[in-house]
Amino acid sequence: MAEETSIETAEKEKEVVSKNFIEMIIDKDIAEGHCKKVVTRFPPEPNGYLHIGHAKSILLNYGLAEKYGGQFNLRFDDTNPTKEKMEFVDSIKKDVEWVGGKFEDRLFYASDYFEQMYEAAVKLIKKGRAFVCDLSAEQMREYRGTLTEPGKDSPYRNRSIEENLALFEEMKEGKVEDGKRVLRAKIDMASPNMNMRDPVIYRVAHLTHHNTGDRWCIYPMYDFAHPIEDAIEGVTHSICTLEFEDHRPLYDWVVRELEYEHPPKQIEFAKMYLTNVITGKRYIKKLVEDGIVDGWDDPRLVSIAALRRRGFTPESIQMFMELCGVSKSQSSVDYAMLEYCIREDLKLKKNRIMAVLNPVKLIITNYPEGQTEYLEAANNQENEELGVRKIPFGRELYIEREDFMIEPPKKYFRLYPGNEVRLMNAYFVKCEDYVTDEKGNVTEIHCTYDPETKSGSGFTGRKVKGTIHWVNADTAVKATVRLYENLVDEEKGVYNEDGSVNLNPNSLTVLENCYIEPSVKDAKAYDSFQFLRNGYFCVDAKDSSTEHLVFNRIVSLKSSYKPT
RNA sequence: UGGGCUAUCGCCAAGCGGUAAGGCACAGGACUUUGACUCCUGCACUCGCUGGUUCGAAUCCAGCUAGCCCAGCCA
Repeated sequence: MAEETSIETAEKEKEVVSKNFIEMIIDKDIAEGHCKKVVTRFPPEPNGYLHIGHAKSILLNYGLAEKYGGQFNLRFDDTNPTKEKMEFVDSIKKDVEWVGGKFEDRLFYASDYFEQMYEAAVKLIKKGRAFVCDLSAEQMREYRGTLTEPGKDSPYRNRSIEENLALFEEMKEGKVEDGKRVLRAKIDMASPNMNMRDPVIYRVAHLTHHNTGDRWCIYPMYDFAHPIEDAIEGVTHSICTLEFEDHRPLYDWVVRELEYEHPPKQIEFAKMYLTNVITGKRYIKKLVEDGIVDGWDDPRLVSIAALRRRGFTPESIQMFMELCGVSKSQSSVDYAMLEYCIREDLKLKKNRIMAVLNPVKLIITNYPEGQTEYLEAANNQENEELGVRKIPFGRELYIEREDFMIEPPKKYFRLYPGNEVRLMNAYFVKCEDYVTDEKGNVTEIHCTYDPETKSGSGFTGRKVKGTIHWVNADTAVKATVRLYENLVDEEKGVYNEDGSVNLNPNSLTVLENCYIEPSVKDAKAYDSFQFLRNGYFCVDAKDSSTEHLVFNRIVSLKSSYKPT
């Protein structure tokens, strides 16, 4: 007894999930007294739809706040009105919430801090750490130098503080044309880090902002704005992706020069890539425009809206991110791992119902004509809590075409002439005959059933090797089912040499003639089921109606049966 | 060839000087009212390479190699 307990304890200890590198940093910061309460944030620019890569950032930031009893903010990084739209603000809010980033009432806009950013800029000018520069964009590029050669100082670098203040004021007052002048931080034109070569921190843009309207005509640049946003919100750990590593010295510079009492800290992690999927905005835009996909939420895409429409659950995405882990090495996760997560999540949660996707008629010749009986079926054999339902059974049924063969290969144990199988939740049925059309296609299968073999009756007289699903012909619900394959041709890789996408011509198969058991009649958008051997399916939120259901296949089941 | 970062199984990923966790994928087998699920079993004498330090190195040091990022008034 005591031994068992110690073994169990040992196993439990072994199962403790190790901390990722960000948690190690946070632990250290807490231990050293640098932070009392962990505050994180997800800071999207409202310039497009969120995809699964963003989900990682959302769940990472949210998870950290959750784990440390801190707080998680959603903040729109809307400092560039040329690219941003209100439409995206709404979709992003919805997606962040759906995927599990609980920001509650902490929804912020960087644009709400414009006044403070302006004051911060004035402070830098007063400290002699920023100057107004009249160089054109092209000139500035020349002065910046290259990756291997240092840049040279702008001729405007040594303007007096008074002149800079006056000039910056003119920019703010709208007296400066777009592109004519900018405010720059005075750092080091010879720095090997390009970001430190007197970066632009404010530019002029006479544009209407979706949040601040026409109140401002100067807008802060990301590198200047972001640390301020973080500091204002009390963000302790500002988590971003690897490409911002070179920006960290500038982030720290801003925070230091502005003398914040509790400086936020930037930490970078590797973006998540999935194998064989398209995430590039311009590629997706083209696919939408060309009508190859039916919008940004086409179920074959990996935008959050698409995953939702396909039938993925927030829980499955959370599990996926948990499984992927967090690191600094650039990686591309196998799509099979995402599929595993959704199967795993749906397995015990969803009803297993009978649906015939590619029907062929089966007639039970010794079953009374016109009779219908109701058989009991478990909704999910592995989860009793899901209860039972009644399924109508009759003389004429539909079964899956692939579940019958005239000449079966070896090890095929479904239906063929002379063979007996179990109809799931019903009776044993033996194939006596079949009818074909002039082309040799099977049109009808004739069977006899054995009343003694009724499901649940405890019959043990003989066994059958195969069990197949079926749907009663009279009461079946007709539906359309969409089967998805990868949008891109995996063999050839995602992109062609000319930059176009390598599409898989078979990425979508539409089956118009499917028969599904009547228990789906009340199904609503996003309801999902397991169609037994066929996989998991979700009621499409766009194309389904009360008259006609359309199902999207979320994921298929793995099969160890390989026909030879 | 300036700077920054990364390198552990087909794919993720632990490991932080004491003799290579785990998951996905894959392959066998058992079980089965669906060939699913579940359950077993197998799957890195080796950690990008080469040297060095050490009783002992994936872990420390040096050199090399490969990949990613940076020259927007984008984020």
